[in-house]
Amino acid sequence: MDVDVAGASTATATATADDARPAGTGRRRGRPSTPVLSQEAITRVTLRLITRRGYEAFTLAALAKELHVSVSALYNHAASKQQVLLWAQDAINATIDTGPFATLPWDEALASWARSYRDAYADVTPLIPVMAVLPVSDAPGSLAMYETVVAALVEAGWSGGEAVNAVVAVESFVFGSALDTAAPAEIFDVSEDAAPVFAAAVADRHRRYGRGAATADAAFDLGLDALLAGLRARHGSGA
Amino acid sequence: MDVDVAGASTATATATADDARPAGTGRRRGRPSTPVLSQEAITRVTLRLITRRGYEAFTLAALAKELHVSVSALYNHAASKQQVLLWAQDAINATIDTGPFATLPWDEALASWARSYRDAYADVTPLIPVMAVLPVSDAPGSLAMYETVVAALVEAGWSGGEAVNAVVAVESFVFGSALDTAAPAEIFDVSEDAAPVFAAAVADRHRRYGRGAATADAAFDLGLDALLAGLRARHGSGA
DNA sequence: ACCTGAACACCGTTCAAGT
DNA sequence: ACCTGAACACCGTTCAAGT
Repeated sequence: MDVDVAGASTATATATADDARPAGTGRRRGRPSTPVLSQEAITRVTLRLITRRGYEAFTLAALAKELHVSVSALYNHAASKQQVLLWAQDAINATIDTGPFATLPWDEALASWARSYRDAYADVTPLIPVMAVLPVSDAPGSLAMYETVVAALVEAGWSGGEAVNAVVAVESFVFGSALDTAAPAEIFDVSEDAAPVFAAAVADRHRRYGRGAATADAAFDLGLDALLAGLRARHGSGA
Repeated sequence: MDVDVAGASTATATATADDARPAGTGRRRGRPSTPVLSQEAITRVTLRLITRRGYEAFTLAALAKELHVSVSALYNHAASKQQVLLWAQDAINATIDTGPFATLPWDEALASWARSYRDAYADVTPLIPVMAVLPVSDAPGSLAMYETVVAALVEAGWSGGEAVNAVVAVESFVFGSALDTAAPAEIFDVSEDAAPVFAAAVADRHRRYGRGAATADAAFDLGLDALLAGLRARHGSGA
């Protein structure tokens, strides 16, 4: 599936080009000759809305408006708002790159996968608690991803059980790090009086690593390197 | 502050013992001679409700009912539902144990802190996305925690900037792992046809580590050990 | 089968009125 | 100052009616 969250590759001059009902087509009563909605159209617009305006602003009313359709029309395709979010999850998971597992040593592939994973979720952080708890059997795209990743670890000599644990551990770090990218830049702006050592450390951090997204990246890099160094110490380098 | 999420230490025969308005006291009109509500009472009941019934069931109507008060009475104390949740966060953070930083080497203390942190949040996973993004300056309890942790790392020779990055990295892993504890036990129940290697690995995982919470613990242990091994490799053992 | 618009129960928030 | 109850705008979901 082509996810195209930002609509970049299909971007046109008019916003309505991506919408379900062609611009200028007035609403009619009764069943249309050709369906206006589809899972694909709903999912595409869902990702666009969440990415651009955030999760709080994502209501079925907003979704229906963007699709030029009534709210109740959505229920002919999706059973609930939750289902719409699950479709969004599967589409996002489909964008995570597992290609490196075919060519790189397991540790480098795992690091590459973790970065791709975090990037995919950083735009849709409010979905993380929904997705972290979702049974993967309901999400075909996710299932294929796990198969690829675990197979590479098992091939490299990991036991199945420990391979799954390693994947869960990396995933936990990825989810938490994606949440961190959503934190405001001033999250650690504290007065020197209240916490002098911490305030000085935060100032030093900004000197070394910059501000905003750059600091979140630095923490992610440090954590990922440490995590993989620890996993390598257990199972040897993948090279 | 005594948080007492489950109400265990003050548990009595009647549920109303913890509530704001004494049992049997009927509602009167106008201002009461002594205030019925307080930030403390609201926070205590909030934590109890979220822990017992989950975040979805936590509405101001449910909170007010448990406090034997009208919904609008809450607005004399809290500016919004969001503020009630922030109070809950600070109370939770106050239960995280930073004591080990005073006596143990930095790596062991960090591991102990991470475990305490994860346990504190595992019961209130739906708050994690709220809290991961919350400026710490608004939460005095959290601020004291960061001061203690960062001071211990700096004392051990870390630069301030890298100490903060390490804390953020561990925190990210903790948040993600706390989310994982909320996942249903069958989250990885997949058919052998769809993903044979993965299905076998999941079965092996259950043989080795058990089911449900035990598997989440095993993944957390593996990840935390690896993360700390990696951090130690950078900065030497704390012993 | 697939759309519309009205209806429903519920949500967070505001506010005048009471003491 | 701190409570109550009515009112408001909004939310997700259901359903009869239309083609």
